[in-house]
Amino acid sequence: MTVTLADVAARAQVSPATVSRVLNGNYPVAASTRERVLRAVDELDYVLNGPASSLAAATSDLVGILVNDIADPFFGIMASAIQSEIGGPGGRAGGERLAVVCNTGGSPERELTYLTLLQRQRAAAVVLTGGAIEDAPHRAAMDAKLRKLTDAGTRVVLCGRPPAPGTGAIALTFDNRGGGRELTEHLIGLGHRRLGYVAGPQERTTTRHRLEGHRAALAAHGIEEDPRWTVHGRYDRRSGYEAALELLRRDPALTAVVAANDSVALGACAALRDSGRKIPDDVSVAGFDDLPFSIDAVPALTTVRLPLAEAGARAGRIAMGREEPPPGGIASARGELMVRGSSGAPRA
Amino acid sequence: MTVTLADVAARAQVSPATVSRVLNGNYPVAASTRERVLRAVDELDYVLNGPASSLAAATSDLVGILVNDIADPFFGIMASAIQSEIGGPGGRAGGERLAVVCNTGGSPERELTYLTLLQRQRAAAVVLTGGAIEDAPHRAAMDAKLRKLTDAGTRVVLCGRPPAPGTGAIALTFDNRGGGRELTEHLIGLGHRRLGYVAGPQERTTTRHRLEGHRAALAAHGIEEDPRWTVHGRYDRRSGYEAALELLRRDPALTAVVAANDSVALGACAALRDSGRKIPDDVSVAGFDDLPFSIDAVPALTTVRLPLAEAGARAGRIAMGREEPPPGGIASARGELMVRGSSGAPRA
DNA sequence: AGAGGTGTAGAAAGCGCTTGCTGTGACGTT
DNA sequence: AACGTCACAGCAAGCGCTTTCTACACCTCT
Repeated sequence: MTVTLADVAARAQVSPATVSRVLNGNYPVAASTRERVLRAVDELDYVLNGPASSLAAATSDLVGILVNDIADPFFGIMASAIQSEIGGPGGRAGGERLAVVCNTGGSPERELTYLTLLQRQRAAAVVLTGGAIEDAPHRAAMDAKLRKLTDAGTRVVLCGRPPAPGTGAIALTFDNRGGGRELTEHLIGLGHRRLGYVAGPQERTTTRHRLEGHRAALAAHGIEEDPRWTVHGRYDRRSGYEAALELLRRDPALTAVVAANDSVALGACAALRDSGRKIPDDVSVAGFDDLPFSIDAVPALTTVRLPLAEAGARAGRIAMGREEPPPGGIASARGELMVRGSSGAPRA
Repeated sequence: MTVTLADVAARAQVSPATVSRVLNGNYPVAASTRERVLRAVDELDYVLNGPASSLAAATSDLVGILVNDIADPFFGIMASAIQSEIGGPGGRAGGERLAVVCNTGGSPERELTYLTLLQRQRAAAVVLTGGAIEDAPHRAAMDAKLRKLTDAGTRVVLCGRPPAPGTGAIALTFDNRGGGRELTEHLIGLGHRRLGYVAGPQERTTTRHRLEGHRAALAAHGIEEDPRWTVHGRYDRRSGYEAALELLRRDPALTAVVAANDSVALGACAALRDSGRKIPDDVSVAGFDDLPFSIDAVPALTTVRLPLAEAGARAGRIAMGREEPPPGGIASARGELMVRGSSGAPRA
């Protein structure tokens, strides 16, 4: 039925061991023999049995990439960068590794289950991207799992995610707090004093950090925050639209709306426009991430650019052991404030 | 070192066979025994060895999803929909399958290599998304590979990709030609007679089909096409920007620009704005796909909506054998013209 | 010419799991 | 009382590969 190593060996008149060695190329094989084997492989159209190979060698070439939402370019960009460094077929890395991205959809259970599945497959490395979930039991479960993975020799890298001390995972985080603060300070600097904030889902680290930065900026400038000025929602456009409307309902005098990310900001812009406000004349808007489409909004979105691709690439290299992990296993990347047309001085 | 089935068996005072059966749950095991085994599994923190299991059972729970560009929401949305039906952990499907997305980056070699890798892993199913590459040798190689996969019992589904006759693959295609034609007819209906076209990469089926639709519309209305009106580029914003500029250079009198997809269209809009043209007063612009951000452009983009999520979900179900393939193994989904602010009558 | 390399190939022992087949008591049947 | 019948558990044979150890030429020195 299916062609096995033994078949190839028979055809090439050598032992299975030799065929295996030719295929793995880590043992001297005479050129003539190699050629004969290769020909047999070709003629029989042999395809290595992955599971058998992984079992015998006790290793696998799988590398897992966990993302919260694969339809969101935020993750897509990171995943793409990671994968290009992992090698994948044709990547710059030599060995052919199967880089696979797993979509958790932001669900804690799925996150855990995917990790188990990768553990089952004896994955060579795992990269977790984006914000973590703040629930304590879940976090403990995750940490335990990560610990087990690293103990088993799987390299674990957190990309754009806070460190997980004691798990052995390398963390490349983004300074969401700093970025959030800088962004809001920019708005305050323009003269805004009544700023609404459309936050992401409650239980995410990213959400919390960005919000903390925002509040730190307010506090630093002696602006007392009104609880009505914060609305939580999802990280999507729709949610931004609704939240902005809600914000306006609560306080029609807001002069600026800061959003949890760019998609949310665009939704907020739409809501503002639909309610007859001009951006930035009536209300300024700011996003976060600087995804490619943000510059095409009209006016273009003021936002914080995160080095998504750079961090992803680095995470990929570290996962492959081709780059030294940062000292202490933790590195933090700063965001860069991108001031564009969506923010301006409030109306006098 | 690592805990094996045998360890669990020893601890639970049963044979390895019994443990395996408890874990796979497809053979009668007394409740008391089962419980004992489960407890042992828990206590020892046992994790099944995936490769060993796949080898022995000669099956695997891997499902591959190939995408051209994971950073592009076009693929992200489809992948997300596919994956949610595949199950992945916690998905609606019962069995836990590892749905993995592989990013080919549009490279023919990578595409092939990923397929080989999936073949090695004895993947349960493979879903290929998006346009195919038109190069004849590559196509032959792909078809041969797909044939081998289906022969080996792997279910192969093409999602948003033209059929591959004789390979045994199920195809869920998009009517790019029809959509392209409808879009251009809309523009012609508004009175446009000089229409530029920013096409995608030459060798893609998607590119060709959309362009054919465009040309069919022109021909149907007796508009003779000027070769200067078509520029090829990549499927990204940047490319759209440059191409639009080039188009304008070649013929400053164009009154409409049709783009290969929404990202390209947004780039074109930016170019038009930067060159001092108003949309749609001076030039109308149209995109394709209706990705979420298209509605946020100002003016909102006229485009063709493709049922990305629906097709993905269906592809996922078919891949899992939970839905009957369409008759003949081929189904085509139509796009829906979305008329928005970016298209209007040309200036008198 | 014999000792010691060196380069290459094979034999065989697993890797950890699944599963067909074979017990083996407990129970129901005639 | 003797005999199927069940429900459940174990034995053991692989699944297809990797890798250690061994074997054998064939050289190269001395």
